[in-house]
Amino acid sequence: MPRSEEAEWWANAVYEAIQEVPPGKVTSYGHIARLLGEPQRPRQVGVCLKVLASPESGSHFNSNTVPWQRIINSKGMISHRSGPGSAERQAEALAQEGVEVTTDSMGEMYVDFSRYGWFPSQLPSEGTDEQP
DNA sequence: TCTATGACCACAG
DNA sequence: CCTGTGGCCATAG
Repeated sequence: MPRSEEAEWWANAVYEAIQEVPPGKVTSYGHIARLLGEPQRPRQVGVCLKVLASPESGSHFNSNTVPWQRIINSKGMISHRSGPGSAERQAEALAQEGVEVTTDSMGEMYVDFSRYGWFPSQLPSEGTDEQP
């Protein structure tokens, strides 16, 4: 069984799981991995989002049909990545659907899990991460 | 093939 | 409350 088929199965599962996150709520990479029965692979969830197709690509799963902005890290923080400003775009997308994003003195952006977290049938094991 | 890297996470000190 | 460590595994070069 080729690795590429495995990878495709995984990516599809990730995108479908993310589509279950309701508007105005957020969850973590690790929680998506746990929902799929692969608690050891939160990193691969991030990879799937990184390679998420653009809307023009015509793919069934793209950045319009998958609410990528609702996935943040286990500390409630919007993770930064290579592209400058990408974290800011995520914060803006969240604010647009009513999620309050706070910025600390270091410029890191946080979401309050106790108000906006979505963790069905389990807690994020940290549960209450608040901003100072 | 092998190495390096990374939208992560839990656990030790 | 820090920083470090080990684990994970698809991608890129």
